[in-house]
Amino acid sequence: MATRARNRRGEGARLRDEILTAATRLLEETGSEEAVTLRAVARGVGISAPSIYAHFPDRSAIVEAVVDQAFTDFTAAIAAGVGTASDPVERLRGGCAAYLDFADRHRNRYRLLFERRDLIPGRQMTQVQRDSFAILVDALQACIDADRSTSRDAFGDASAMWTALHGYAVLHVGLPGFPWPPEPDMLDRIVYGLGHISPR
Amino acid sequence: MATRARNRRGEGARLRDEILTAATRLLEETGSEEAVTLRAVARGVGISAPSIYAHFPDRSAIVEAVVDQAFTDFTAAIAAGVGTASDPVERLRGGCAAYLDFADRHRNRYRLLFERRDLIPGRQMTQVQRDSFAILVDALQACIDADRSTSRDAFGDASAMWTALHGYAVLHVGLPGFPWPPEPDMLDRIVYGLGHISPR
DNA sequence: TGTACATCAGTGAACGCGCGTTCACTGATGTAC
DNA sequence: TGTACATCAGTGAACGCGCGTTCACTGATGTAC
Repeated sequence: MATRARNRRGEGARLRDEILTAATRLLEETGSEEAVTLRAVARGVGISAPSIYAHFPDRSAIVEAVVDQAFTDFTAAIAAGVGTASDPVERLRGGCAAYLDFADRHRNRYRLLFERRDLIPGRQMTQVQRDSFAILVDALQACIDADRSTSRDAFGDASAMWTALHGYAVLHVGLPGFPWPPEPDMLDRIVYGLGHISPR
Repeated sequence: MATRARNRRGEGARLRDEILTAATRLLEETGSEEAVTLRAVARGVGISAPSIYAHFPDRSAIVEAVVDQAFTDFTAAIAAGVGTASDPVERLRGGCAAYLDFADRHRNRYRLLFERRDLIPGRQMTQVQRDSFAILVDALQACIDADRSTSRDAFGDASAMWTALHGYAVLHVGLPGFPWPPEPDMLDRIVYGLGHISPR
């Protein structure tokens, strides 16, 4: 293998980023956590496999780091979607739209967040999962406070919205052949219907 | 390896069933399609790995057969849940309850149905996916016909119900640590809310 | 009823592969004197 | 300024493993005569 230009002294950490980038791309392209092998990542970066051990203790640590990054990105995207509009309904809808948009544009990274098998055996939500959900609850609560929602249970209704968003995100991406209604339709059903938004 | 009692002449097909059973159990227990290796299946049955080739052309054919069986079971469960009650709302609710129940009791088989990676690249719904969805649409249409639902779009609203059911099923199973509302609550939100069921 | 033989359900050894991880190493970069 | 040396980013060969698949085979079961 042609030796790549080596990082200079003190810049070894740069390789860490390159490894993470390659791992993320691998995951985004294959959609398979299993595809993120040490050797595949190393090939992606253009280094030899053992070089990775200077930056990650083992294979699973790479995947873990990718997941962490994905969650940070996801939460940031939703927060950005909520935005700063004065209309609380607009903020709620913006957050939900951003949710669906992230899932659509980073489909495999999104699936990684909520469909990891490791999550299955009774694990608690991660902090960042809680964070992104809290944004949704707060946005709905703001609607209630502004008399724009008749919901009497912000947490419960936000849970319903969340599960609907998740289901739609996953199925919409996974089954493009299904005759889905045109785009904002499902979003509106979820936001207005499950959020109990009252007409102006 | 101790040789197992061999099937008699003409009963070779029995081994096919044993292979499928072992593969299904493997999948249900690990939740990972990748865990269904030829050799693991063979170990599960108690035969040597090459014996499988008499019944399946290759590894992927085993997984394919498991998926087919899972879909048949799933559709049958929903049909049974819809039942034969005279009240159309009861039938709709029964179908949705059966959906969630199947996902809960056969969590990994359920995930296999809708989360297979192979499904992702633009694939159409399978016939059996269509079948199970049609049951839901019909049940909602029956509610509309009986003036029990104000829905003006059985297909669209059934789609919304379906995505919500899926989202809840997956997240409920995957995140048992989340403070989900007590049991029939979410089901009712989905059925009555998204199905636009009118109070009696 | 006895016996030679075809059938067929299954075996065991072997192959090449990609994997995670270990090990001893190399050679450019920077530093102390 | 020159030179010896420490540091450290990264390499290449090797390990043992489980995998899918192939191959030539075995030996009990059933059948033809």
